[in-house]
Amino acid sequence: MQENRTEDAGGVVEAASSASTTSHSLIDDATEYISLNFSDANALAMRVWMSLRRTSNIVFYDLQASLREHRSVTPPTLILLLILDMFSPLEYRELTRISGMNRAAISPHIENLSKRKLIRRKPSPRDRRTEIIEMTEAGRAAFAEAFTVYNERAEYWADNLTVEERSELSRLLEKLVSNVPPDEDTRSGEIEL
Amino acid sequence: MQENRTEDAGGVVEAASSASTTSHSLIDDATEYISLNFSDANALAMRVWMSLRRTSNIVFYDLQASLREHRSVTPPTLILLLILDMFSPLEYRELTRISGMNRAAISPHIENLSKRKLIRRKPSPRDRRTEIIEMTEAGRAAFAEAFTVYNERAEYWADNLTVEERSELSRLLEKLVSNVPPDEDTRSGEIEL
DNA sequence: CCACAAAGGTCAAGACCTGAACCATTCAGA
DNA sequence: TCTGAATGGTTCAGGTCTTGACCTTTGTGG
Repeated sequence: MQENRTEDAGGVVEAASSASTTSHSLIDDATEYISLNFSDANALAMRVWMSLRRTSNIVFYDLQASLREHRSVTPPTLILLLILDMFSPLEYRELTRISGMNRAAISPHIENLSKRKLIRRKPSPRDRRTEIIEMTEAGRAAFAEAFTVYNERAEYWADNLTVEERSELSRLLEKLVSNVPPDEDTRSGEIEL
Repeated sequence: MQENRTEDAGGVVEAASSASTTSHSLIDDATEYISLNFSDANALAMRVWMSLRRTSNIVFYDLQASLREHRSVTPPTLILLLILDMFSPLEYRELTRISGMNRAAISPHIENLSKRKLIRRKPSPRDRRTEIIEMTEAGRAAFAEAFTVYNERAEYWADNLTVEERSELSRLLEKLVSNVPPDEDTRSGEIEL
């Protein structure tokens, strides 16, 4: 259940109405604060959510920074390149569906990648409204290089968990959103990086 | 509204389509793709990260939407209000540290909340460079209302897990970033919503 | 064959965050 | 005491995403 680590020195809690506890982290404090002051609220649900947000943001900031040094690929384009690397000749609208990115958000990235010859755009023989996006060799190389850097940082963070814990974490995360219909308008994609 | 793309050159697409019996999700496919095509990569680390991103984004979008209807509080201000509700007379710089928000990002929100009388700003007697931020009664009421709505949606998602699973998920998430020093420049706060 | 609604991609406006520059205040060391 | 470095908050430029609009193309029913 709850681990008890007493080696903390945070201590900004003096103004909190529930001060003078052995403070482990501010998430602990916030969870306790919520359960005490908002009796109708679900404190454990908030704890899950606060942990999720905090972990996601910390790791994402770090991974993003790892890409910044290699200026060739930015985070939003990395996921597009992954999807294209998997499904290379792909219609534009499939790219938006799988990535979950807004089509208005995707548009400039496609334009940019096309200019840099990392992808190729071809008219679709089936529907003149849409386009077919294709990876170039340069695109595959750029993706492989950026992805390697990205993955190294992901591995650095994952090393904090055992292999069993990693699997369990993935399972729980995927179960948490298992009730999302596949094409729900969640502004969120099937794959994200 | 057609779902089949038989004329696509890439046969991989069918494996990702919802009609397939063996395919569970695109995260499964991507994990397998990575382990097959990037032998040096850590596929499980990427799976953890993809699950984390996807879950975080899906839930965040939904929680954000729940606030949109109540126009009084926006997501970025909600976390500031939570922190102030906990520690009410608080120095500006502590607010930035705990929330993890960039001080440049906080500044306009503080200005906005102050204009709407949800918080009060006072000069600090200790250091004329900083200010002391104080919650008003209107601020506490606005936070309580918005937080209730927010928490209801968080509980909706958490209901997909058993109570034991929620605790385990929080534990694993917090362990994943347990090696972050407390005041590291991670651009991420002690508490986040 | 011809409206007309629906869908695909682009554009414009608005919100938010980041990094860097700026100015005032504080603090440490000569 | 004085001077230069560090700190706290603000402002500005740059970048990304979202929503809503627009225009073109497609498909459907009269």
